[in-house]
Amino acid sequence: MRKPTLHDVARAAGVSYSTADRVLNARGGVAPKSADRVRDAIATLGYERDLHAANLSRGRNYNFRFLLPKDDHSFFRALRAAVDREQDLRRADRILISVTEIPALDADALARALDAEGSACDCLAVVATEAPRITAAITTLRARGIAVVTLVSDAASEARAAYVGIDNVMAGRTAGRLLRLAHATRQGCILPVLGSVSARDHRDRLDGVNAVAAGETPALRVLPALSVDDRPDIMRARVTQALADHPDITGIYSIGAGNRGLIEVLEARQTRPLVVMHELTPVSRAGLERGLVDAVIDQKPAQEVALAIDVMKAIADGRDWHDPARDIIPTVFLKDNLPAPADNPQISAS
Amino acid sequence: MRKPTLHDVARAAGVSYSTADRVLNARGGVAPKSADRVRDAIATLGYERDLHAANLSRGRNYNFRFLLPKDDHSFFRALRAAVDREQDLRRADRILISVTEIPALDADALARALDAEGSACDCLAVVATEAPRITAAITTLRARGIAVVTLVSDAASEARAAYVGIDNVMAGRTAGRLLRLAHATRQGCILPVLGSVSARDHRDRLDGVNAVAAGETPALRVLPALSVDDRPDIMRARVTQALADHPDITGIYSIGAGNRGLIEVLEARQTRPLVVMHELTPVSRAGLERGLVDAVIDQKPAQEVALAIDVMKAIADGRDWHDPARDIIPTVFLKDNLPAPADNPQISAS
DNA sequence: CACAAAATGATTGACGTCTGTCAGCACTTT
DNA sequence: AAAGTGCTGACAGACGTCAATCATTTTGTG
Repeated sequence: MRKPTLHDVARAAGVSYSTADRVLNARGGVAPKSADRVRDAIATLGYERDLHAANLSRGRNYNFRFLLPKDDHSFFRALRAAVDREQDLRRADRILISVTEIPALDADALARALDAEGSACDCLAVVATEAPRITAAITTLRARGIAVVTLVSDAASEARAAYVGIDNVMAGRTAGRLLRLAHATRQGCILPVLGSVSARDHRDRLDGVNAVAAGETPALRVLPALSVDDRPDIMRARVTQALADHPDITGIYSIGAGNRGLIEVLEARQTRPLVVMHELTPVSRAGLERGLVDAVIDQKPAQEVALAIDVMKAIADGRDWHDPARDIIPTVFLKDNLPAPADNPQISAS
Repeated sequence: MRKPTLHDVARAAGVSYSTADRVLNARGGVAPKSADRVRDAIATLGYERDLHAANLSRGRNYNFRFLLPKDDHSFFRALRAAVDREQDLRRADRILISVTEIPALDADALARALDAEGSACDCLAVVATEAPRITAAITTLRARGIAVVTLVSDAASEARAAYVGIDNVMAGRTAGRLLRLAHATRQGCILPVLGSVSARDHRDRLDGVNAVAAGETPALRVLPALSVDDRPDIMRARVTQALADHPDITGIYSIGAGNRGLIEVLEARQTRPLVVMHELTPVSRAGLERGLVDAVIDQKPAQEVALAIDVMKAIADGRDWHDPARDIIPTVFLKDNLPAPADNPQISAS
């Protein structure tokens, strides 16, 4: 009835505990036929090593490091907060999480940080980009036995062990679908607003919205994308200008940050186009609540961080893990399905 | 640097390990001033007992039981599958999960099952209803030291320890918001379809959709709800009839099950109203993919089960846990943000 | 058959905690 | 002074595994 122990395995295999241990931990010096008998016994008994006991014995800790962009955007603040929270929650599981901040949008700095990784950590989580330097640095780390998980933004997929983040084409398509839904019986004209032209994520989202909005019939007209550098002031100026130039705009898809500027434009108007933006932040949340924004597409950074840690632990334990992609889906927030505000504390046990 | 052990605490407090242990585990027989010194030492050192070592030593297992409705609906099958999956995943953490199937929609049977609970399990998860018998049974269990977590459907909130499930009014409001979004510039007429009139969940969803669709201006007209007993055949007949009676129907909100019948009606028509339904099942998924359904509101049963187990473990450990409500939000699935199909296997470690 | 090499068994002391027993001490109470 | 009470410390044996040592047996080779 009880879970079998390695002693049980040894007994079943007709060898000593030492031998079973040598096989289990691949210490070598075991005759092939003994090794087979041990492996058979493991299989027939359904033995699984007790990881907690093993870690206790080894005095093992899991050292995971997050390399996060040092940036003042709400999204990265939320990401950082999520990591900090997990830091506390996972300590009891011997998981020690450290955070290194990297200048945002600086592939060189990130590559340098990756190269500088000592052997102090078992697994890295990185907000990556597809720059070749970064791919190279990740490959080097893999060769040294340190797995790298990409978070939010992917690197070349050959190098990293897993990607925990949304599919940005999917996110863009979702925005397009919402805009299309809202144009059920009418023509429309969509203004996409990029944060930065160079970011892969933003281009993917733009491709996605184009595929759905313009690629299906009846077509919505999609204007050339504005680019606002993720800055509210530029957002305000450019969007104001665009709305003046194109009075027929019926929808705005804000792909990046700087939405505070967009909200300011919207609240100054009597009528407004449909508005879809990204990331549930205090600003976008208020926009939804006040009826200035129709939908927010969010990637649930807290859940991403939690899942990333789960994957990192599985990697460190040499276990299989299941593809994170299925659980990380662009989430649609409307005015009516907003989660409770984040500030509420713990509920104590009864 | 190392995490302090109880030995460290004892040394810091100037008492023996035994005394520190007596304080930590409240065994009594310790002078108040010694106890205080131990507690001080725990606080200043930031000692946290190593739960894994403790459980190893005690030979402790967590016995959790799920009381699930025995029903052939896709949703409950998905719920059951999620529990089965967690059963494997959590075994390594000494969490043993058992499932008892209860005849669906039978409050008496559920109450009897609750009353019959021995002391073999540490915590129960139940798909409950608000029937007084059930509340009473849960209260009795609580008195016996067995906490009950409600799943998917709540009981009276005084009795249970936590509820892991969506807010169904929120779900209905979300459906209403989607329908409203799709009626941006036009009048409309919404047909709500109930699974059963008596289910609290369904009434809540109806209230929600009414509040948003009819309660805001400009109003959508909401027809009296059909009721189809969660059965595809009845769904098909009643919806066909309703569409004939009301040619001006522009939206259908299917609140319960039986959506296979609805899909059949839809695919027989050239033009169709907007359609919002609940729960991502093979049927609703196919409906989205084929463009017959506009949106599916899902409660992510797998995530609910995982979260329920997390809460049960926290309860069993006497830890605090954070309110599950924030993480369990009605999720909007459109054609473009569907997760990968469920059948894919594990991805192996590299 | 001798002998080295290889394989195996036996044992030990961790890891951090739990649980139990036993003895000793300083006090009171008789 | 004897007996009792309350508190404390010391110790030991688990739990399942790791990691190391040392002794012993079994092999294979010439």
